[in-house]
Amino acid sequence: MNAKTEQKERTRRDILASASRLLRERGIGGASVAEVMKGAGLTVGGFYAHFASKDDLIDASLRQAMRQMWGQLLPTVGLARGAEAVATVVRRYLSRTHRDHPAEGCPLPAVVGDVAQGSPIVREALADELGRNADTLGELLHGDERRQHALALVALMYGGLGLSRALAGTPLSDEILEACRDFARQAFHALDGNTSA
Amino acid sequence: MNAKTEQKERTRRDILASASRLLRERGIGGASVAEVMKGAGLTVGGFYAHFASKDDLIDASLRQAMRQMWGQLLPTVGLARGAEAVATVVRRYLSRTHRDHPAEGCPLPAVVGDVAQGSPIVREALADELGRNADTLGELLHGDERRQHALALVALMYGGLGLSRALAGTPLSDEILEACRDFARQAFHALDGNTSA
DNA sequence: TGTACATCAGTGAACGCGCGTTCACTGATGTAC
DNA sequence: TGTACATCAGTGAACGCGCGTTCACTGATGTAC
Repeated sequence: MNAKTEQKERTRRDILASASRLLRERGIGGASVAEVMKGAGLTVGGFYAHFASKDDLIDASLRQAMRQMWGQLLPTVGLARGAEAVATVVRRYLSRTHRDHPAEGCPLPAVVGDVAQGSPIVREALADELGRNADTLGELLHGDERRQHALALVALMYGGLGLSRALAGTPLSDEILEACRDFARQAFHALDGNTSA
Repeated sequence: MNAKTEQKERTRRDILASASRLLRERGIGGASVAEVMKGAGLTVGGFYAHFASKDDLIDASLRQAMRQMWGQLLPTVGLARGAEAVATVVRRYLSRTHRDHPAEGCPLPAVVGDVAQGSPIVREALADELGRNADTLGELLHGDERRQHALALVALMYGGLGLSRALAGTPLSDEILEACRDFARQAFHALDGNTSA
């Protein structure tokens, strides 16, 4: 049973990787089961040997994409804390590169709108991952309200990236990215002065 | 031709009103032509006597919903400016009431994700309305960077409301609303001190 | 004012399409003796 | 080691469904004389 099981696990990983890309590129609706399987070099029918339903796939691939993204992003601040850490995070998250390459980036812009309508399973997946990331991000900040500030920063970054993607091709797209970056820097700079050493 | 034309205009308004509600409640994908017509007390087939395509309908109803929402919201600040104006706007936009009643609120959370994938016509409609609103909101702020700060504030508000809707039912939903409200107040309070009289 | 014809908003069935899911099948891998 | 059988990942066609759009139709309103 060994080679067979290993092969199956490898295939599951391929399907998840394909779903993770498509999910971020086209959202929950746009990542159809047939397209996801095609991206993994397989055909539709085999899907249900690996996942119970599309919801199950979205649950798993959203969790994976969130961990991948934030797990890569947050360590880039190094030893910096407070406004300095925010400046680093924001420079990467609210970049033209991130806007133009959704498939390797944050799943939030592609997914949040659909989740508001969608299944409780996916909603809970999002809540789990978002809560975890807010805590980790909060640890990089100063003051008593670190977690609240982290949540607001996530909202600002997600909002800015989402809008700049929706407006891609118009002058507003770049303008919003820059405005959000500057605002985050200025705000956290000012907040650092008030709340910590 | 008089009574006939008037009746047609009235019907068009009914369709737009129905679309405007459904668009904000369920997004572009969720506002199907059949459902929109049903909401106006009509049947599917009659739709194309009023609009050239679904894109045409979304274009018109998104513009209407944006103007309605922001045209109502911004005047509520009265004569207040700067941080005080921001506090008022934010109290209304990032409220539980607004989160729980999407049909009468801001179309951004329901629409932005779809627009990133969707047609250029709708993209341009969004850019137009968003640009206009950023200017109007900017007039309520202080300092040289009013327009940039207005854009960032829109991103923060849209992002916060969108996330809190996607997380509705979980504790994070209320937490995010409050965190974004407080952050906006604190940030603009600090910014006012730096940039204006 | 009355009658015959034209217009066109709105109906309801049908179209082709892509979706998530099901299912009979196949063939390579694993087990039993 | 060799042979017969069991398992099950993956195939590809089919399902029912909702979508945007089309179309033949109907009946009330508007125009011409």
